[in-house]
Formats: sequence, structure tokens, C-alpha cells
Amino acid sequence: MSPEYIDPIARPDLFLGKREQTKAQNRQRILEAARQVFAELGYGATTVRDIIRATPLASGTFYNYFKSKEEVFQAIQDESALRIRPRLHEERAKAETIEQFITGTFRTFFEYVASDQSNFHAIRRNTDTLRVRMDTPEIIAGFQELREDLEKAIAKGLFPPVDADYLMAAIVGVAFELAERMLRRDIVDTDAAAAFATALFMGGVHALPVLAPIAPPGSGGA
Amino acid sequence: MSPEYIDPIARPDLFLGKREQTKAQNRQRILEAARQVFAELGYGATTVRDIIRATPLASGTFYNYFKSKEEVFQAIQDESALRIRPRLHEERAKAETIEQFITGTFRTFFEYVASDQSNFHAIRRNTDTLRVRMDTPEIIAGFQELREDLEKAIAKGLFPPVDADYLMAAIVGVAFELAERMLRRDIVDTDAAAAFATALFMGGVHALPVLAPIAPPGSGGA
DNA sequence: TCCACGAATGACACTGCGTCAACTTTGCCG
DNA sequence: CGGCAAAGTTGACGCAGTGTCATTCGTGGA
Repeated sequence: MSPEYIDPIARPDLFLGKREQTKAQNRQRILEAARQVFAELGYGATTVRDIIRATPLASGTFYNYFKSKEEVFQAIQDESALRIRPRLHEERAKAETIEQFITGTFRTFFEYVASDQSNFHAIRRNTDTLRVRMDTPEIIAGFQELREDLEKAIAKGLFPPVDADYLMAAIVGVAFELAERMLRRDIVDTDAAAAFATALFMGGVHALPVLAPIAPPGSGGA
Repeated sequence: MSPEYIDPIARPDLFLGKREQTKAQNRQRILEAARQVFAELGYGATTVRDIIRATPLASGTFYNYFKSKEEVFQAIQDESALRIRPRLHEERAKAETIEQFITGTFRTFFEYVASDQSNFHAIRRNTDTLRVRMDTPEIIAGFQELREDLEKAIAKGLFPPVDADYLMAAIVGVAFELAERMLRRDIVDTDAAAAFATALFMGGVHALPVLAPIAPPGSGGA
């Protein structure tokens, strides 16, 4: 048998020691169990023990990987943020008009949210009426990046010289709140949500998409 | 001594039985203690026992008044919502233009938030990076009322016939997120925040207040 | 083959939870 | 005023979750 080239990225198990493999596997097991339990019980109601029980591991093992349920939650959040942040940044970097900047941001965000319901729902939907949002380092960095992108766009003359901090906050607020409503609707229409948000930022209330005078129930209304 | 008229509202202690008085007092004691403890430790980190300890009462007594810390939190929130909701509604009811509707809403909200920092801070600022928002019945009713006011305004021809649900969500998102940023600034300028939000909704990004080209540090920039 | 070290285990001491039987206070009646 | 029923308060208790750590296990190097 001649030795063939094997991609170490595709088959890490052949190159990592058994120890490393188990460690990576355990971490994933915990995160996966946590996602399930958070989704089922809500963040507030789940205990570290609930997560452990959803796992074949012993309680002590959990603490080899995470200090608390907060840390698990943060890891889950960071995973999401890490996935979406580059896409958002790229979208905005290549924008040549305000509209492209805004629409690229909202479209990308809403599409991600819709594709990631397991995470996003588990994250924002919580027991009863209690909603939890964790601004992890990665997420804060994402906000910061939006602000910097806005400042760059202002410097380029793309945007008028407005308060970038407040504008960032407004974009974040609309993005999260609209995402919430969007997910609650029967048909999740990311385009409609993105169109709404973009129109608002481009021209205010007067520019928003207009609904049909008497909309039949369930009409998209974009 | 001739019997004099005494206003029962001003001196409820003279008209309520001792039982009723103690009950009202205990409830207030618990809420006050909870406000302090939430502010100090953050919502996530405080325990029912922490609240009880900040009170002269026994643990069993706490449970005569509230089922859990969630319920205490909800009561605190509802108190706030109950105070601000009529003001917001009134402001919008008397609006004769879109601008009055929007600016009245934001101005009232930001002014309330600034005046109520003890509550609002304790509520939104939490341990580490974990932020908690509880949509209590009273708060949800407030959102609903905003949506209805929007629909009424649309019916009156004040607003174009847009998606009232999304517009409500956008207003709520901007209000909460801007409030957060506003409170973090050195000088809390409710007018500037309201002006920013109003301009955004009236004309989008292009209508936002423009900052001085090279702003000296600390300039309000409204 | 052996053994040293890192990782997994689960029993343990501790803290918070919500309950409830015993006690205290209030308001009412004769 | 004394006595009593109902309402409210108390804190000890059983139970569940927390994080730790001495012990055990298994991998990987010699």
C-alpha cells in the first residue's frame, strides 16, 4: 500500500491523539446538551445539573470544561457571533452606497437568524416572559465593528457625519426586535423584514413599504 | 374635641386596619429591598434569600407576598410600566402629526428612563454581560397599546398604511437600545436622544442630526 | 511492559429553596 | 375587658443544586 495524502483538516481523528479527541468531543457534547436544555426549559430555569444529565458525563467533568451555565451560554453565543460577524463585515466593506450598507447588514442578519433558529430561539426565548441577552465579548466586538464600519463609511463620505454610536445602537435595536417578531410570524420572510428595516433607515416612516388597503389575513405585506 | 374632616387618601393609616397597613408595608419593604439587591448584585446573581436578608422579615413571610424572585422583579417592572404607560398614550393621542406622535413617544420615554435610573439601571444592567428584560403583562400591554395607537393613526390618515407590528417593534427596539447608550454617557441628554430617534423615524439616516466636523471631546453632538 | 500524568468520577459539605406546624397578632363579639 | 377565631408570621426542615477533591482510570511515551 502506497501512503496516500490525507487532509488533516478533514480527518482530524487520524492526527489528534485520543486524549485531544475526547476533549473536543466532551466539549461538543456539553454544548449540544446545553442547547437542547436551554431550548426546552429556558435559560433561567435550567440548572447545570440539567445539562449534565443530558450528557453521559459526570458532574465533575462538566467543571473541567466550563465554570458555570453562564459560561456555556456564552460559548454558544460566541459560536453564533463568530459565524455571522465576518459575513456582516464583508457585506458592509463592499458597500458603495448607504443603501447597500444598510440592506446588506439587515439582510445578512435576518437570514442568519432564520437559519439558526435552534440557537437564536433558545437564546432569546425564555421561560415565561423573561428574556435574556448576553453581550459576550464576541458580540460586543460585533457591535464595535458595526460602529467602526459606520465611522469608516462616514469618513469615506458615504454617510453624513452623524452620531455613529447612536446609529449603531438604533441598528442593533431594530435588528434584534424585528428578528423576534419575524420569527413569530407564520411565514418567516427575511426579505420583508430586511426591506422594512432598510426603508426605515433610508427614508424614515414615510419610506416604509405600504400595505394593501384591506390585507387578506396572512398576506406578506412587504 | 369636635370631629374634623380627615382626607382618607392622605392618612390611610387612620382608616385602614392594622392588618392592611402591615401588609402594605411588608410588600413595600420587600420591593424596596429587592430594588437595592438587584441593583447591587444584578438580577441573575441575587437569590430570594438575599432579598429576605435585606428585610426584617422571615423567609416564610416572603412567600406570603411573592412566589419567587421573578415575581418580585415583575412587580417592580409593572410599577414602572404603570407609571409611564398613560403618559405615553396621552402624548400620542393628542398628536396631530406624525412628528408629534414619534417625538412625543421618544421624549416621554427617555425622560422617564432618565428620571428612573434606580429602577431602570437595576433592571437592565446585570452581572457581567448578562442582560435581562422581562416583558411583563403590563409591558406587553404597553407595546400593544403602541401598536393600537399606530393603527389608529393610520386609520386617521396620519401615518401611511404600513406594517404596524413591525413599526412598533422598530420603535421599541430603538427606544430601549438608545436608552441604554444614553444612560452610559457622561451627560445624559434626553433631548438629544429623542431628537436622534425622531429624526431617524421621520426621514431616515439622511435626516439625522449632523455632528460638527471635528467635535471637541464631550460635545453633545445633537 | 510499565508507569506517570492528565482526565473522569461521584461522594461530600454547603447553600438556597419552598413548606408547614407552631406561634403571635388582630379584630370582633358578648 | 376577656376570650376566641381567623389572618399572618416564624424558622426549622427535607430536598435539590453547587462546586470540590481524593480516588480511579486510561492514554501515550519510554
